[in-house]
Amino acid sequence: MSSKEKDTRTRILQTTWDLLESNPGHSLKMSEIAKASGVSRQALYLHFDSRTELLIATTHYVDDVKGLDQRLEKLQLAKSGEEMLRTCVDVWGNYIPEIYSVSKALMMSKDTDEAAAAAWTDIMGCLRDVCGQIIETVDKENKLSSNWRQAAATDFIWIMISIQNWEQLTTECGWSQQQYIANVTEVLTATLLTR
Amino acid sequence: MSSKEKDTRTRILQTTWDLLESNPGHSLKMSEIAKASGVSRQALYLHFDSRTELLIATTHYVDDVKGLDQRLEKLQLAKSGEEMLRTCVDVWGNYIPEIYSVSKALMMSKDTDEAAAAAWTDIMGCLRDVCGQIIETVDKENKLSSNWRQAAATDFIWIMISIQNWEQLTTECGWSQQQYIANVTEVLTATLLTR
DNA sequence: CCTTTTACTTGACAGCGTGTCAATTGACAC
DNA sequence: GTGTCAATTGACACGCTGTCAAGTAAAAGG
Repeated sequence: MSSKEKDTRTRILQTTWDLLESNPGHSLKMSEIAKASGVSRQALYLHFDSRTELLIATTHYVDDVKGLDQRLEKLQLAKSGEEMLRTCVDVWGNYIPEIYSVSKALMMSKDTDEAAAAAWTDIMGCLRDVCGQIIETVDKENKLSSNWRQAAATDFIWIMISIQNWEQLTTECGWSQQQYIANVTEVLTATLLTR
Repeated sequence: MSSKEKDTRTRILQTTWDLLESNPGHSLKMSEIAKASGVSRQALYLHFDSRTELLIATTHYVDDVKGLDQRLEKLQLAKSGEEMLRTCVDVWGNYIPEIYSVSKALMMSKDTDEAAAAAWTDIMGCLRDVCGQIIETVDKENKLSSNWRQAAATDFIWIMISIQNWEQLTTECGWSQQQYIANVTEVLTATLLTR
């Protein structure tokens, strides 16, 4: 069976995750991952084509374990566009710190690695779709501020809840998680919704 | 005299700038800069300690040539906090595309290079001071929305006009420069100012 | 005019990280 | 017992940064 193979692969993914978590923003080397996984450096290439592939796989592994899709289902229960928006900021905004270290690794690679860039665009595209859905709902209720078109409003939410902005606001500006959620929610509702 | 020295140094800076401009986001190698400058790769190290130092020097060179300080003086002429805010978005927002390629190079280095990170923090710190000054003026006029404290409002302007957000909005969301300026101004005034 | 200094060149090399290759081992399956 | 498969070991190429030593050519200065 390939259960042994699966085991090793999963162990590598989990180890990679652990290492990223324990040292976020550090550019993790293949040799470190190998050592911590109890496997030779070369063996990593038996499971993953490249460092980038491993990072992408780790990202998906984390999303799987954390159950992002499941969390986002909450949005469908919302009874209004505004509630959807608030829920989105809450769910996603509180999800970010849980995945930050792994996402950061991918972010750091995307500037120099095309595959990483593609994966990143793909993941962020999903989030953008969620934003679009919210704005559509808001617009259907005629609650979208007259200053905004759907597309631009979607972009604006997307930007506001981007991981980069979360990073800057929490680490460089020192915002607490509560402040972050509260302020971002405030900005988005005050700007996009009619009152 | 060291006029020859200055010449070469400046030529390298100008060449680096040109190369970054002609291929933004590309991780420029020392060998490419040397070749384009008509100088040996090793000679670069006679003028700059490291690749990062060269990038930092190029950034300052560009700021000097473009005269950012001069442009920001316009803010002092503003007759109200709101006007200051609008002028700031206009001046800085239209400055970004002119320096983007060089800034991008530094941004790309700051994740792995401590010196680059420090330089970046320093530069962005100056911008943050400008934001703080604006908010202070707004607050003095009692025009700061009751939802916001000075510090958080400063952070919010700072984030909104960050180069990363400009990059994402214009390249990934396809906003034109006009749209960018208009929307960012709208967001900031609608959110932070009392009406 | 000769000497010294200065800017720069050439070529070689170390270090580090990624990715590749060939030969080998050890276990489990049939 | 033979074949298959995961993994190991050791070696190596490549690309990029940064360093070192020796040499050159031209300007500066007595």
